[in-house]
Amino acid sequence: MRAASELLDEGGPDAVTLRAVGARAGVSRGAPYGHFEDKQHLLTALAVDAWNSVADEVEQLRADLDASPGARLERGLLALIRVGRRQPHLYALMFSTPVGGDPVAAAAAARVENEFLTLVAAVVGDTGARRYGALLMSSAHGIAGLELSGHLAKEKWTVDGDELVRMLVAAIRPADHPAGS
Amino acid sequence: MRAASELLDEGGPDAVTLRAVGARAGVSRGAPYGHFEDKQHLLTALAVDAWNSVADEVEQLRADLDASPGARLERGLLALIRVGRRQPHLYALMFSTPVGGDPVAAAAAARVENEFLTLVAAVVGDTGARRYGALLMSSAHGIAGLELSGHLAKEKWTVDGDELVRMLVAAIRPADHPAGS
DNA sequence: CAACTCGGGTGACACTGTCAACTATGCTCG
DNA sequence: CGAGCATAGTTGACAGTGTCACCCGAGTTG
Repeated sequence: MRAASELLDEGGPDAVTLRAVGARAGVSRGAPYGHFEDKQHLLTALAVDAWNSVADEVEQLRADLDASPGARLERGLLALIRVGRRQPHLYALMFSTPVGGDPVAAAAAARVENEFLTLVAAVVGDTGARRYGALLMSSAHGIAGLELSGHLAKEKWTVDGDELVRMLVAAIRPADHPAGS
Repeated sequence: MRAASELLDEGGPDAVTLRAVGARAGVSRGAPYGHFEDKQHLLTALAVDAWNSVADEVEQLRADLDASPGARLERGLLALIRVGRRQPHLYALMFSTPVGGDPVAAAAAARVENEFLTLVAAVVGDTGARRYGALLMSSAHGIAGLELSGHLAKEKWTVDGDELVRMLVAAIRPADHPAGS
């Protein structure tokens, strides 16, 4: 399975063929069917690992009380975006797998969401945490997506992903936001 | 090519097989090679159409001076998101085609970006338009993406995509006259 | 009528995911 | 020790896939 993950990062989704996975693991192409019901299930397993990895990272970051809540939130969002930068195909896989399908995948994704929620709550308080959490996750996901599809050229927008994250966190910070709508 | 677009909406990306495209058009599966160099090029043509369609919509919307600048911006963002809702696979195609590859695809995408820029400039002024434009497009794209991957459940976040867009536009609006309508 | 173009059909090639049948390997228990 | 068994892996087949070289027939032009 790690074999598949490596292939994803190196050659793109098309490189994740059962023959290639098998070759990387030193077995034949039918071998994965002993461990995974389906190719889709194999890919889902990769996505679950990725979700859990992000959750671990954010969880660890949440415990670091040296940084301000705003800085922790900023770094948490960047942790997600960094997956998109370093392993674009794996990132695409995380969100291409429909979360309704596999409950274990849904649980892994929910871990990340909850971690983010506590990070956001530390900045805006409990009442608005969910609203702003949704906003921040959406925006971070959009930043990652636009970056990896090449639509976020700095020459065009005068900003890059990191600065957008800073703008977001600054806009959320409780100085000026009203108790809305 | 319209055949391929229909297939995309009906049966997902896996339904866009050259045989199915040919059958829908009344020809055999090799026929598209007379018109498209590649299957990828065929899909890119679909994406270009979609980009232009969104650009047309936003352009027309920009000319409607009955609505306030904020409302126009809101509707523009929703126009993009609506593609994700109504034709999820087509939407995925728009952003899966790397924009660097085909210059005509890049031009179509740039049309949308520029339309959005003028919409944003009407709200925040020319100086910050690019910064906030990037932020809004990223967020809208993220909202669409999270919606179509099922990660934006209202029970979880207490908000849906439409309300997130409202929050975004409200946050961007200049704070000079907060109660203004 | 001849030549030339050109969209489309045909058949082959290498490849894919999938699965049933079979084999080898090692573990456990009498 | 040997019999039984579970498990991982191989093999070969099947239906489809994108792709391409090759061929055909209808239209147009001279």
